[in-house]
Formats: sequence, C-alpha cells, structure tokens
Amino acid sequence: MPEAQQLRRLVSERLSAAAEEICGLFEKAVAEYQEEIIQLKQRVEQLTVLKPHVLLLRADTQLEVLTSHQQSKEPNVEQNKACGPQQVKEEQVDVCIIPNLKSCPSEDLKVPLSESETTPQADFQVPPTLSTVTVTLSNDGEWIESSSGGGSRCGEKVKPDSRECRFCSKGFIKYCDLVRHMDEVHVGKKAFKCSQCDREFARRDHMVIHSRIHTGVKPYKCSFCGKSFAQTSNLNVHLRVHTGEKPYFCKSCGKMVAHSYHLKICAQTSGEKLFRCLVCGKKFHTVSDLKVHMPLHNARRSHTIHQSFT
DNA sequence: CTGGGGAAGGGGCCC
DNA sequence: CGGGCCCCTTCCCCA
Repeated sequence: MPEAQQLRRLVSERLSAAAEEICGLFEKAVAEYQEEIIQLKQRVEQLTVLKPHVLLLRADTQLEVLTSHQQSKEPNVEQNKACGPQQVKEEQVDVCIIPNLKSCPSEDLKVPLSESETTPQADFQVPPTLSTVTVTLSNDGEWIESSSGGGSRCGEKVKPDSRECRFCSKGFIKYCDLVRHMDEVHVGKKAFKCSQCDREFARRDHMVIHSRIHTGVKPYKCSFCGKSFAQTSNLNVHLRVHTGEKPYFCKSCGKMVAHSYHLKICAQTSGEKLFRCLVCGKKFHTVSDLKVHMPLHNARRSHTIHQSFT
C-alpha cells in the first residue's frame, strides 16, 4: 500500500512540523513571562520596602488601599507592562468597602483603583511620605491624589475593617459577620449595592466584577489577539477560539462544541418543543425562538402572551 | 443554527 | 476562619 504509507509519512511530517511550531511559540511565551515576572518582583520589592498606606476616596466615599499588601498574581502581564512600573492589577489592591449607603449618601461607585481610573500622577511606588496617601475621584471622573496625614470619609476617619448593614445600620467588625447577618436577618437581601445601577450583590467580589461594566476595566488580556475581558472565565472561553478546543460533546447531534450552553440549546432544538405561545398555541424549542415569535402578536403582547412549560 | 461575548452567581482553594 | 481570587456554569444577546 504505497499510497497509504505515503499518506502516513505525509501526516507524520505535518504533525511534527506543527508540534515544532507550537513548542517554539510556547518557549517564546514562557521566556517573555519569565522576564515579566522578574520585573514584577522588582516592583513588589520596591513597594514592600516603602509600605505606603493609600486611602482612596470617591466624592465622600472612602476606599482603603494598602499597597504593601499587593502581590504579583497578575493575569495580565502585558497590561501592567504598558502601564509602567507603578501600576498594579486592579484586584490586587486591598480595598475596604463600606456597604452601608445610609452613611454615605452620595452612593458613588466604590471600585478598586485600576489603571483606567488613575491619573499618571497617582504614583504609588514612591509616595511622598510613609503616611496616608489620599486619592479622590472627582466629579469629572479623575482621580486626585493628595498626601494628607489621615484620610476621611464624610469628615471622619473610618476604621478599615468597619462594616455596617445597609438595612439596619448595625455595625460589624468583619465582612463575614456582615454577610452572615444578611443571611440570618435580612433573608433574600444583599449586602452590597452598586451605586451606579442600584444592583445588589451578596458578595463583594461579585460587585467588584460587576463594577467593571461601569468603569470599563478589562484586566484580562488574550495573549493571542490582545482582546481584553472583564472576567477570567470569559477569557478562558475566548481562548478556545484560538486553540480550537471544543470540550463539550453534544449527544443530540454528535458534534463537539465550545460552549456548554450550546449543548443545552442543541438538546432543546433536537428534543421536544417546550415553549408555547399562549396566543396562537405554536410551540418552540427555545425561549429565544418564542421571543422572536412574540412580536407577531405585538398588539396584545403585553397582557396576553407569556411563555409556559407544557 | 452556530459561534462568540457579556454578565451573574456559586463553589473551591489559598493566604 | 475570613476574604479574595480563580474557575466553572448558566443565561442572554447578537452577528
């Protein structure tokens, strides 16, 4: 079977060439990352030596940042490189959020400092003194830095660990005590509220991620195409575009897909139609299909149509 | 229908 | 043990 042998040899050569290319790219990437790590370590070392204490203020809201606490756990090396040696990843800052909006009437967005929110003058590497550095976000969206001896919120010094319930104003020493209090006393209510859109969250870290909608911060950058993402998981899914990975197998159609949700949609479309229009009785595989259909009954849609399970 | 991105929420793990 | 971060899942939307 000369043809088969030739084909085998051809496939082997192609695979070897592809593997060689991938390994080369991988080694190059590793070398770049190692170089970045060395630079980041130097920055962290500088920051650790200085131990500056930074207080962030937006309007009358105070965020506290202990830059000495910053560690190099950066998902986006390139971004920080572009920002200069003083910049650190958004979530690395140790931010104290007071979820009680009663005590802070302005309800300004409380988000960690990020590169897009800092002025070039907000230099945390070399603070004026080792005392408190105050950064205020003005009404026009600019961070203003000052180096007063102590920060203040609404005219008073706030303890970094203080937590207060949004609903009953009860104070707590620790964040977890507040969260537990919300679970036990205000069941169904959430401790953290986005001041930009009033959306509520049970977890602070979820609110931080949510706040990126308003700030436009996207700390996670694709190393292939440079596209940025607000969530690491979304970046991970995006990477499948470049790697060609399709980790989900659909039993219904026998195809591999990159998105788990498509698995469900595919199963729905190949299965029973579960969504029925109550006006005309027509059935659809997905709620999306039903939504597309609904404008047909536009005149009476507002009170006569709704999806239902059959 | 498929591919892809945005966003929310939960769980696990590490410091 | 608490808090933060990472990862995964899920849902929605759009091209």
